[in-house]
This record gives sequence, C-alpha cells and structure tokens, in this order.
Amino acid sequence: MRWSQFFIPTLREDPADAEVVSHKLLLRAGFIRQLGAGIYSYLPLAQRSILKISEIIRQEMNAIGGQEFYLPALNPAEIWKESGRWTVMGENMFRLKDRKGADLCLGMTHEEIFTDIARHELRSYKQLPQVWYQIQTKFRDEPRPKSGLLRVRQFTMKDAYTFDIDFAGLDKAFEDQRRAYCRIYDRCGLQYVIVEADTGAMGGSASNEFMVYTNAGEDMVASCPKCGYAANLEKAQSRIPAIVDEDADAPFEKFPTPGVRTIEDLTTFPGGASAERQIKTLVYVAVSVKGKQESGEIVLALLRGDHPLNDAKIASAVGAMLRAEGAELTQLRPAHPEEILEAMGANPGSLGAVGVVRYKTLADNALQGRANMTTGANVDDHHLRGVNIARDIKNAQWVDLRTVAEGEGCPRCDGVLRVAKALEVGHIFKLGTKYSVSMGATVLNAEGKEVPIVMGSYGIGVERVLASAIELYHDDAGIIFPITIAPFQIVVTPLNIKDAELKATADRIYDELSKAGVEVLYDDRDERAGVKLNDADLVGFPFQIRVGAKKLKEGKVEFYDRSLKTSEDVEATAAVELARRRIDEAVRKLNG
RNA sequence: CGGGGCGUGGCUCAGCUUGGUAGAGCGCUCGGUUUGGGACCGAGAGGCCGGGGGUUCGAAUCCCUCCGCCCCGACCA
Repeated sequence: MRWSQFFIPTLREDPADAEVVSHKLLLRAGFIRQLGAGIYSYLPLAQRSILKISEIIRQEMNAIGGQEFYLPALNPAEIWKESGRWTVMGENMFRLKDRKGADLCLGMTHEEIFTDIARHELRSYKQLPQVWYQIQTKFRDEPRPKSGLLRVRQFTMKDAYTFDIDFAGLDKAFEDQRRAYCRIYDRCGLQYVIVEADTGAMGGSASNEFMVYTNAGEDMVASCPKCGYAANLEKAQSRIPAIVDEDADAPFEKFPTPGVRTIEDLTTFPGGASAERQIKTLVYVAVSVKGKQESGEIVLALLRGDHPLNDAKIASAVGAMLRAEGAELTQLRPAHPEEILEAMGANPGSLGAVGVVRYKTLADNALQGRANMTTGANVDDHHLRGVNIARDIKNAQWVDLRTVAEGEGCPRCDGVLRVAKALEVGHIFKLGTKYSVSMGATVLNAEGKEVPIVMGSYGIGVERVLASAIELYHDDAGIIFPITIAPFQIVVTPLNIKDAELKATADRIYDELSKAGVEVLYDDRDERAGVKLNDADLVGFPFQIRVGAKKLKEGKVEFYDRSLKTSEDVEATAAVELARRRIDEAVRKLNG
C-alpha cells in the first residue's frame, strides 16, 4: 500500500474537542472522524485495526467451539417486552416506530434474540452445549457519550452466549470464555486485570469484568497487591477495624440539636458524636413494575456516619428484595426533599430509622452489633443518642452498602487495598435461567423432563480494545501499537523521494516486503523527511525502515523500533530479512 | 436530566465587552528554492460568522429562541 494513495488525514494540532489521549491520537493520526455525539466514522486505518482485533476474537471464539452468527440490530419491541427489558432498559434504548406504528428498537445486546432462536430450535439436552457468538453493531442512547471511542452510542461488540443443560455446564462454559478472553487480550497486547463485578441490568449470578488500568477509565477497581483480590468498587468488600460500643444497654434519648444538618455538624456539636458513632439515614425512592403495574416506594439506607453509600450496591440489594416479591426494579433515585418530609415527618439532617417500620430498611453490615449510636429523631433539630441497632431498628435488613476506600484491609488476606481507575473492555456473566425462564427456552433432559436452559453471556467492546491499547501505549510523538493490532506492521520511508537512488532502494525493499506477505505501508509521498517521520511516529507503526542519503552511501538503511525507540543500521540488502525476523518475533511474543 | 463552557475558511484560534459589513497561523492550489524530525520566497483559492426571530440606518458583535458539540455529576462493552 502506498501512502500517497492511502487515506490518512493526519492533524498537526490537537482537535479542540478531544480530552483523553486515545481520542486525541485517533483523530490526529487519521483513524476516526466524529459524525455526532458518540458517533464516529472509522477511516481506513481504524478499520484495519478493528478487523485485526475482530479476527483475533473470532479465532479464539472458534477455538472454544464458538459458532459465529449475525443477528439483526433492528428488533421488534415484543421480544424485549417478553423479557421485561423493554422497561428495564429505559432511556438507554433507542426506540423507533415503523410506518404501521409498531414499536421497534435498536439492539443494545442480544440475549433476547439468541434466546429466541434457542427456544425455537433447541429441544433436547443432546443438542447442548451450544456456544454462539457474533461481532456486531450495538446501539445505546448513552446519557453522556464521551472520550472519543471509549463511550459511544454506536459501537462494535463481540457478544457470545452459551446454552447448557445445567449449572455445571455453565461453569465450564464460563471458564472456557474466561480463558479465551485472556488469550484475546494477551494477543492484543493489553495489560488487564480480571475483577469481580456487579451484574447490573444484565442480571444473573456472577460476573467478571476485564479491566485495563487507565485514568481515562470510568470504573474504580479495588485490588490487593498481596493476594491478587480485585473487584469493581461496585462490588468490592473490605476489612475495617471493629468498634466496641460501651453502655450498649442504656435506653436511647432524644436531645435537641438546633442547626445541625450534617454528619460533620454533629461531630462538633456539644453532646454530639464522632462520625463512626453516627447512623446516616438516606431516603430513596424505588420504582418497580409488577406485572403491568408500576409503583414507587420509599426505601431507607442506613450507614455508619463516615461511610459513603455505593449506588450499585443499594440498587442490587433493593432489586433483590423486589424480585423476591415478584417485582422488577426499574429506577432507584434519592428522594426529593418534599418526598422525604412527607415520608419521614422531618427534613434531611434530622432523619433516622428508629421506630420507622413501614418502609424497606437496608442497613450496612458495618453497623451490625453497634450500640450507643446517634441518629436523627425524625423531628427537625432533634437527634437520638444511645441507639442500639438490634434493639431499636428491628426491621433492618443487613446488606453490604458502603463503598470501600483505599487503605482498608483486603477481605481475603491481611493485605491493604488499593483503588485505581480502570476501563472495562470485557464482561462475562453467568446468567443462569433468567432469560430462559422469562422467555420459555427449555429442553428435555435425560429424564424426559422439561428444564430451562442455563445461559451465559460474554461481551467485548471491540473499539475499546483499540482505544485502551492507545491509552496504554503512546508517547509524546504518538501511538505505539502492539503489532498484532497495528494497521500496518511496518512503514518504509525514503527520506527524499526525489532522490532516485533512495527511491530505487526503498521501492525494492517495499516490493520484497509485500511479496513476503508483510503488512507494509510505503511512504512514497513527496514530503520533507520531518513530516514523514513525524507522521510515522504518530500513526504508531511498530517498525520503520528509513532510507536516507548519508547511510545509503555506505549501502545501509536504518531499522527503527517504535516501542524501544532504538534504531540500527543494516545493509540495505539485509533490511527485508531483518524486518521479517523482527516482525515475526514481535507477533510470536504476543500470540504466545 | 442538573451544572459549566463553546459554536467564525479544512484545522487551531483572534475579533464580540465599547455594533460600521471578517482576520492570523497551519493546511490547500500554482511557480521557484530546499530535502534526516512538521522548511523558505512569491502568487492564489477558500467564510449563509450553527439556525430562526428581534432591536438598529447598520449585527459575527446586543436581545430572544432553537440546534449542535465538549467538560463535571446519576449508566455500561
């Protein structure tokens, strides 16, 4: 491929709209252009990289028995209504109507559609297990697209689904996928960590996320350097020192606290209490659907005064309680001040759960066994002290609600947790029978009994692999691609195309590399050396062969390694051989 | 959705406060010189100043409104 005819619109300056490194570099190096918020056109360089990533994914999926499908992105509403996610997905789903007025949507993921095929076609346990996947475009009406390709409204996802007769089969399928994912990210050259994760809207029993540590990420991962424990902050637990409370049996008493509104206020108020001796009472509104009926209810969350609530944890706890009642949580939000006053009889700052029995009440585990605590009295400007939780707040359900913090103890060993930003590049779920039950996907087992298929779901964000590689591997000059996902493996650069000797040598090297099957780009542009070298660094080709006048006089050309930033002079006649060897080594190193 | 910012040749931006009919650098075209890290000289092309409405003799500039984009908080590959 000749650069002069290949479309690589590089930019000298950083585009004004780009903030994160991968976004800036993808734009500057001519990989992508923006069409709208969270909507990008992939130019030839990006498309080449994406195809290479897809091919790695495809090979590894096939290697564990995966069968590639291609399902519609345009879905009728009915199937989403059947699983209940027409409402659960809420605003995140793009919806449209056809000319007859029928509801349609653009697929955000494909559990429903694959399950639909499964329920129609799979009849017997003898047909299981099945491993089905596709690499396809997904649409999500993100509330806030951002960071270039990291968070967009249209993207490519590899989504796989497994169908097994029982949970043992699911465990194996999950493990197969997990290993395949490791191979995929290894081959793409990514450094990643596998973490325990929250299942969110997907449902199911267990899930692992594949995370790349980067400040451009939007998740927080807690990890223990000592034992390897790692979990998304939405799920992470920690050890904290136990607190011994005195006078546990003393009765509680109400006392006036004029002007006290916050935990902080109460710590300095005479007769108040330190934050870890306070109970923080948060009021939420949970909206759920049961059958066709939508309803809202007040839910209380109780935490130790100095502990921050974790939104994902409370959502998952409330979701579980509602599910036990046959309802599905659709929205959980902090109550408005008017709602709080109406529900509690007092304003924020004086709230408490003592004596409140008509609302679902969730108490964080860290409060278990605590006594002699101070909390709001549900009377403005009054608090209660001497509260014994087991005695005075009887209807509380114990759950994990608090967000763990850096420096707290590892839940698995005596190590200390660290917390760092990370980007989710893959997520694997054990779905269990959630979709097979709601959608009636069953098979007959060996005993002739009809049983729901046990499912798993496994996703990879293809563009995120590209973008996170750039986040991970770049320098001031540009991208430094892992060779397996680079758009080209090497660029051949005659430093002055008008010099006939340089051109002849470069032509020859290019021809030989092409014939050898190397993915080579030939920079035949009539540009100054500086322009060409800067562009080559920016685009991030793993290797460069530079053909310049001075060295060619001695019969030599320069072989440059982008990641090591080292160059070596080689005989022009030996350059192709050296390049082939280096490329081979680099590829083999990643492919393992 | 809430909060903040921005919208002017292809790109990065100035001009707007204090209305008078649009500028710079880069890029692009042509000619010449140059050729190992984004060169230089000369000549050019290129702009419904995001859309609509209003105020005014006159609006990129002031007012209203809509749209789009970016960033910070609730979602996810």
